[in-house]
Amino acid sequence: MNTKGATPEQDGLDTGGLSSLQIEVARKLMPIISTGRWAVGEKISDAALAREFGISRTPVRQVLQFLAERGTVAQTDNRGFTLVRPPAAGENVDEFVPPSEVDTLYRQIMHARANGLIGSEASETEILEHFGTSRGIVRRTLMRLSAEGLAERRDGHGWRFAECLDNRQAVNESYAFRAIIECGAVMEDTFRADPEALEALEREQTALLNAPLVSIEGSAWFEANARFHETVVSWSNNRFLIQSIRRQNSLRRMTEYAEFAELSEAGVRKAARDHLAILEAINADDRKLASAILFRHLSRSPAGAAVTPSRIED
Amino acid sequence: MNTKGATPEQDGLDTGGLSSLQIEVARKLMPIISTGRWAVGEKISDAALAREFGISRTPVRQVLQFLAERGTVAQTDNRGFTLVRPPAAGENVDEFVPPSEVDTLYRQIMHARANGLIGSEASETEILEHFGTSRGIVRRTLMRLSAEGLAERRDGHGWRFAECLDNRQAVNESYAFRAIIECGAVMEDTFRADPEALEALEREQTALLNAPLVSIEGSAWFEANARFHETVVSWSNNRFLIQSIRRQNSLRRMTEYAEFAELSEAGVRKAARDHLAILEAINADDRKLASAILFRHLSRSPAGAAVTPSRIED
DNA sequence: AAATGATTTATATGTATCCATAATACAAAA
DNA sequence: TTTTGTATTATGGATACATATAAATCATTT
Repeated sequence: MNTKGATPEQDGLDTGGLSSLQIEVARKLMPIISTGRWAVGEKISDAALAREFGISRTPVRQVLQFLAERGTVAQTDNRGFTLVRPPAAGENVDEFVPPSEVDTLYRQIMHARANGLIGSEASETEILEHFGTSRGIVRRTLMRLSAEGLAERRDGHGWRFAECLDNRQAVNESYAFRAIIECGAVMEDTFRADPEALEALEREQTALLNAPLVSIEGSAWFEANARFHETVVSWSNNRFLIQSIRRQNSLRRMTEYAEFAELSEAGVRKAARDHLAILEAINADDRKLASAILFRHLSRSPAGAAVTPSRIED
Repeated sequence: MNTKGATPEQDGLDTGGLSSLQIEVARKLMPIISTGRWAVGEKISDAALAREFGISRTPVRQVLQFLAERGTVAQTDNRGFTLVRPPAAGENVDEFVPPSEVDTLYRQIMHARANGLIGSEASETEILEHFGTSRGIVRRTLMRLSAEGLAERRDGHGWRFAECLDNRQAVNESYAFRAIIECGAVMEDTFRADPEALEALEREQTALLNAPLVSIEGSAWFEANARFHETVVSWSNNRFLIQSIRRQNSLRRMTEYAEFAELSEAGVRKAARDHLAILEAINADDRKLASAILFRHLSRSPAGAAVTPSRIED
């Protein structure tokens, strides 16, 4: 029934009979519905979605049929799908459409790595036994990690995981690298800021600046941060710069899985202010200033999502 | 007989019964022998080599036994291996130890891509049939390409290949990226040139400057070029900068497989002169100058291995 | 004691088959 | 003509077993 995942019964997760691609589609689609792209009663075109996701209509239609069963959309004969009831704002996506087994193992491995529960090298069987999953899942998860540069096959047997950003040296190098990439990106001749995206970033950072600290979730903060840097670099229109920043973000996301990333009031506010100043400079097309602020922003110790000094001093 | 490769008979290549790891070891070991690490008659420790390569003694011993059959080394009872006859300088490694099937397919795919024989998207089966190889080989080759960022799985079915550096846009971005990375590397606080490596580079580049053009093989030129840039960046002591340049080099190696990379007399000489000037500046610790020359070196159109204009104008 | 050689263990690949499902083509309706 | 629904094709994931071989262990020699 399931091509890519094991059968739902194996681990107790009810995937609702959705394949992993379908799960992916569902989890991409739900937020789009929540955002209100379609009014209630409006038609949802499967073909358009398929085109948007770069896949065929088949999996899209299957997901829409799944949502039809749950009452979110309705399918009328020869008239396609229409929106019935957008998901409630607080509705938990994970419960509605559980993450795929690969997703789950991916998070588990990152978490274990970041907390030193598994070493820098491991065999497939080791992982398989440690997390109690199937060989195929392990294989595909490792392939994904490897595609993101977080793991690589060793000669002979086993896998080697990327170093975590878990020591001062690596963190310093990461910041130095990002400073070079991002300042370089801003100063590129081909740099063109997208006004809409810029405004969206400004809104997001302003919100972070003003929101009470307790209401800011660590992961939301991290993602906003990552989005800021990735978006700014994306304006350079240089695929290699963008790729580099993505890679850095995924490395940093791994560190994020370690519980010790604590938000500090001062750090968060300072970072948000920096970000807004950078955006302002970009908006005024003062790229030298933008680059200078960026450089200072990245030259100092991890802003906001600071790594606990005790863990980093080694 | 062969774990990782298909049987030798399938493609006519005589792998001599070596597994792919063994092939890899053999191809790494031969140059070391040629370099003269061991004198004739000297003992070659399998354990030491295994440690050096990060694998177990088993595959190393198998390669040494293979070399014993060919008369390069000798195995004496309870006394291990000794060097008998270093391979002749002109001896072709590819003939002695043929590249693994993954290597071969890797090159074939790159070549086909660079020449537009296969499109930017392809299914495994398509590749499998096109090159007449087995599914496993295709799989592992694609995984390798994907680890290097040259291909990625599409959602649904099939693979998407990274754009080759076969259009003006991508080439420009690559050069801009390298300029940022390399200039940034040279200006880093942690930059420390290794005198020995510097001298080796100087020797190599001087040789390229003076050798008659006809005697310079394209791939040798490319590798020397790649080595120069990678070594200089490695002095930054920043793992991420180094990783980026490695990635660029492997991407550029792909373009290299296109037949249209022609050496031009002026280009080769100019590049070698630039390289020497950069090394000189680094040696004098004038990093600003080094960075400036590097920037100019990378700002111009592809030096040396120039892409034919007719192919790039699109 | 250290290195070598042989043996055992365990890891992961090769191969083949099966089949879910993604892609595609086609028919029907709007 | 475009969109929707259905049928067909075929890709590639899952699985299992056999096997090669890398790693680990142990015995032997120097």
